Amino acid sequence: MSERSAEILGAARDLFARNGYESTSVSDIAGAVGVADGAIYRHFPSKRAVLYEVIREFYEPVIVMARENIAGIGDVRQRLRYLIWLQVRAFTEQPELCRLIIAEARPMEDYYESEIADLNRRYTSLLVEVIAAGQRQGTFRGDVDPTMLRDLVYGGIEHIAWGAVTGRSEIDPDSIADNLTQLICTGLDASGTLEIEPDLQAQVARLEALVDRMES
Amino acid sequence: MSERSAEILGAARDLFARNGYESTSVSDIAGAVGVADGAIYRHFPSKRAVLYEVIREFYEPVIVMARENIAGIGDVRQRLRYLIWLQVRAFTEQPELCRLIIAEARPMEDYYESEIADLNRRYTSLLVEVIAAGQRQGTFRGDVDPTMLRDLVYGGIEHIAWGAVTGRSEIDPDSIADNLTQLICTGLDASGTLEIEPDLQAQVARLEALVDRMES
Amino acid sequence: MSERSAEILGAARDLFARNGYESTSVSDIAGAVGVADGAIYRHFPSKRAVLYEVIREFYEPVIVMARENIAGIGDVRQRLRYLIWLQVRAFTEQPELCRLIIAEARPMEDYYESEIADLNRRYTSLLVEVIAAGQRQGTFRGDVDPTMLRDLVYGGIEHIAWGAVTGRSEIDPDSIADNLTQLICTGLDASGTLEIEPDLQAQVARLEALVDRMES
Amino acid sequence: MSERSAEILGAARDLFARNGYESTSVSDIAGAVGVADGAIYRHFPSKRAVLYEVIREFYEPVIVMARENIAGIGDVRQRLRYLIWLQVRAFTEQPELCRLIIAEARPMEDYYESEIADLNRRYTSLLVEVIAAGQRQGTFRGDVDPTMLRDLVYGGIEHIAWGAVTGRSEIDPDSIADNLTQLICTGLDASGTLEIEPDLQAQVARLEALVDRMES
DNA sequence: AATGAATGAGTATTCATTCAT
DNA sequence: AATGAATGAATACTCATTCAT
Repeated sequence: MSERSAEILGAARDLFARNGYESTSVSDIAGAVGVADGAIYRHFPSKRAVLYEVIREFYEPVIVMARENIAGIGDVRQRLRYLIWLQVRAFTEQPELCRLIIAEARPMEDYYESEIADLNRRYTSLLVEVIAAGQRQGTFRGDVDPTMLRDLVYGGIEHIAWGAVTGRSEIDPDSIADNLTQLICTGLDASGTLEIEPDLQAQVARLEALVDRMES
Repeated sequence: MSERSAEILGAARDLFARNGYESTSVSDIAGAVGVADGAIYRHFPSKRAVLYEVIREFYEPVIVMARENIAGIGDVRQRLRYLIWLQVRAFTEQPELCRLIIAEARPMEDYYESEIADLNRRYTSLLVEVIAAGQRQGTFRGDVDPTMLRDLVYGGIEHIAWGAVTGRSEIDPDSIADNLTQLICTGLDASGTLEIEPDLQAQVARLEALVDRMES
Repeated sequence: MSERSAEILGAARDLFARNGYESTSVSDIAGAVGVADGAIYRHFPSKRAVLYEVIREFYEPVIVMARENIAGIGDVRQRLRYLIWLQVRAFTEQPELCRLIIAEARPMEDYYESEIADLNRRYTSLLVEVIAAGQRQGTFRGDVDPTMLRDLVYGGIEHIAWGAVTGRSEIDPDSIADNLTQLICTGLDASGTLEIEPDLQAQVARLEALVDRMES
Repeated sequence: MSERSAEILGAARDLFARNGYESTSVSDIAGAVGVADGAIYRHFPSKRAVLYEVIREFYEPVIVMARENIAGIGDVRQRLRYLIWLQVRAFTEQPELCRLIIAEARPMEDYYESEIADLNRRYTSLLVEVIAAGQRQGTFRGDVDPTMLRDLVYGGIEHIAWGAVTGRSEIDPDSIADNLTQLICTGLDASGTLEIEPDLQAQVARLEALVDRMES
């Protein structure tokens, strides 16, 4: 990548983040860099390509970092929490870019055929792999579809964090990650183990007391 | 609402669903109804208002119906499942309108100040209420934030069902609703019940041995 | 056709004739009429359509007139001369429009699928019919392909008159029509009838004079 | 001409022929040759100059060849037929280059001041010379303007062959050349020789009767 | 001879909304 | 209620040509 290409991407990222894709003209970008309009097209084939490259530049290091960091975390539940935390933090640290991706890039007609959709698939597949690994080692239930869980987590985070993206609320990635991981792992039910066991345990306890008395 | 207004909304809904909001011109709508362009503005202040009204017409009966049906369901877990099922079914039955709302209406600048966002809040608050009720009666864990769960569920469903909306896959509302409700309620962990049981089983084994001895 | 449409066509015709199609912008036309740019598109779907309509307006009355006038001419050779004269006169009276058609409209990609090409076919087919009629009545040789003759005549006139169109020379329609009709009808050869006959006639005349003297 | 110049012309000819002048960029030509864009301008002052040189390369050998071949044909009518055949064959053998010249080069503003127009004049003047020679030797009528005949022939061939150039029909140069030469030479009239002869024959008959009487 | 980055002018078209009738 | 003609702003992209290296 030439230095000029990097300049263009930097200017475009700032303008797209501040004003949105539609509201940013190619002339705006060229003007911010200090070159003629046509120069943009020596580096990128279209305005759309500039957008996609801006997003790619944002995505790729995250994927690399996530992959590396996951490898350094032994516990699958901690790996899951890390991926959740990473995504929530993206929304708090780069709300404008997240908004750009979700509200402008994703609704585009050719998005699902684009390189960006592919990046997203690669990124979210990290979580699928973590779940599958957890299932293989018996930590996670085997009857859960990992891709459904992936959609649940990333779709859920999107909604949970959206208030922060649109500036209507503030969120704390650590707290969100803790709560969400807990919820995902142990579920909503107060019953289950805890609900049924008390009864069982109570009965068993009563029987044991009886046994003790009789045996004594 | 006048008959003419209803005609306009019907035509607009069909055109928006088929071609999208941006690709549908006011002239298209007027032409489909058989009136002059200007006539639209006798009934609605703007094209945007027509869109919002189309969405309102779609939303409102769903809210009413959901509220009524929930009242008829006693079990909170079944209520939760119903709301999940209802939302998934919306995506399978009206994918175009769902796409319109998510990909076109929601990214609009004034969406969060609109009547539609309010409708959405009323709709999703049904789930918040169900969760809170479950917590009050002890069925659901009290340490889960109901609004976080609402975002998790609706954001998750959106991602899970998006392939169906964009025509890239097919989904079954019942199956999705079962799996998702189960996952939400009991969580991902294989631990819990199974982890505790070994002790219980040992105790039960002791009791059985005693019973055998007494019966002998 | 509305009055406004006629105004637009008039302005477009003048501008196209003076400056050419490419050098005339839609804004130029709108400005000449005194309306906003967008108003043009209420009357014509595209700039190209305006061009074609300008040409159609020029062509159609000529076809009608030619058809009527031919019906009033009994002699097929005179009919042929009339069509030649008409075409040459078009080049002298409307050189700019002829230039527009030949140098700008005809090289366009979609010309041969356009209504204009069809008009041209209808126009030139008048000459084909005249030739065929002349052949049926024995005035014209039957072994000449009427469509080849049509191409010869109209292609020839185009080249003959082109100097006048580009302002490099002046031509007289009557003189051109006479000479060309004569050439087309009797051909280039001095041989054949005209070449041999003078000699024959001279010999015959000498012999007749001798006969007269002897018989007297 | 340097080897590089020849390469550039070769690539340009192919691209112009295949895609047209406007649709071929200087970059396309440079890319086909394998040099940088700017290199083109070391060899030619402008894109237009490249076009004109491509056409010149096409024209000049034809002129030389035509001039030589004509010299080897004794009969002026055969010379005329040869020039007609040569031109028709150009349209069938090199339709793309003919299209380039007629539909792209000729409508250009500076065409008539260009070297190409001059080449064309030199080329078509061969026919003028043939006609004039035929007139001097009494084979062709002296009252025909040779330049008018030149325009008639070349304009006519252009229209006759245009269907083949645009790929809408096929033509045979020999057949066209025969028919067109015949038409040009003997004209359209069925009259001529046959019309005048009846009188002559009557006169001859009288003379023959006299001779008979005198011989008797 | 060659490079190749930079220039910068130029334009057809759409469409929500208004307003005089 | 309805008409429908008019508005007018707003913008991505191409490419022949130049010139510093």
